[in-house]
Amino acid sequence: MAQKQTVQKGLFLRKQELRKGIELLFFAYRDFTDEADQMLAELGLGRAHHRVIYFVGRHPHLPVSQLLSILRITKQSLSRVLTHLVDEGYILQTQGERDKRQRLLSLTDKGAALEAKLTDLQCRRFARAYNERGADAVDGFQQVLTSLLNEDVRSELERDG
Amino acid sequence: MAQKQTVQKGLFLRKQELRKGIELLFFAYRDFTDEADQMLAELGLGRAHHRVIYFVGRHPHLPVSQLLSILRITKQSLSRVLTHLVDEGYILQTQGERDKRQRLLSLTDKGAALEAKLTDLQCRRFARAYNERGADAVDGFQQVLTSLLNEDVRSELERDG
DNA sequence: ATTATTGGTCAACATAACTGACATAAATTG
DNA sequence: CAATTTATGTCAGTTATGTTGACCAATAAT
Repeated sequence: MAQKQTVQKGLFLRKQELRKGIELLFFAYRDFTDEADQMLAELGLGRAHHRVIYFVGRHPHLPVSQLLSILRITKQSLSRVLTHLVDEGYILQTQGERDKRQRLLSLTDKGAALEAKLTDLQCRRFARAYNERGADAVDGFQQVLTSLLNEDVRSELERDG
Repeated sequence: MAQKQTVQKGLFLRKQELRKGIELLFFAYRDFTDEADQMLAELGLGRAHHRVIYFVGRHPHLPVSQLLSILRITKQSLSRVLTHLVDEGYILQTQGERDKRQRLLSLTDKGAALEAKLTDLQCRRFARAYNERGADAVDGFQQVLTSLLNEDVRSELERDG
């Protein structure tokens, strides 16, 4: 009986601990995205545009199909955002050399400037957090986030670096 | 010159490290929310409903105003979701005792059952990650997420537990 | 030559957010 | 007590971002 109580209390505490993780992730993500969202809003852009700009900046000459699989949205949904970004001169499309069907995406200078501004903003928040907590905490942070990923995503990420 | 190169390389590596954090957070959040989203979709509910159910479950007798400040959305936006949840019997509204203007929110049995099902799903993902990486990593994970929060949110959270 | 892949387009729809204006009841304050 | 503030709700219209489904064109692969 005493044993059972201990176990139940243990389970209760564990549940609280897990809920704490859920909530921290929710609030951290909300605050993390908020600053950039405001900056984007001033330019008439949204978070969807940001994601495109970010990943194209990260992977120059990214084919559309790969961007779609990163973002996990439909091409119709990407289309609206991408067309707008091309029209506004943030993104450049070039024909693939090996495969001429591909449209490879890159940032223009204007796009790169915006990407840098947005990423710097978000990096500053991370830098502050990393500095506050130190290398071991950062390591744990990255490890746990990696373990939260779907298995297939994790192996992809580990493969690419 | 050699010194400057080292510094620049250091800054470059640091930037890569920070970008890694940004991306891990993005992918982890995406995968984390995905399972629950699918379960909700089968019931004709969305992520917005989930957030309401989660926080009402976490804080029984929560007044609408507090829920609004947690979710950071407008009352018009909450209204649609909340009305639906009340109509479908997931959430109960009772009049506040001290302040009769307040409508205090609680889960019905049906709501509590759904909340448990969804939270269990997400807790299992966290439990897997926590077990894989161990207590020190979990500690670092929580520390860094806490430091990613806006200052005011952080002090609020530390006050409430 | 046929089939598969890559990408795009048109149309309709759903969800979840937003703004602005206004209403009601209860609490608080001068 | 009168005036104001607070907590909540509602009506109406808009925007951002996703979805399905159908279809087309160019190119690559078998």
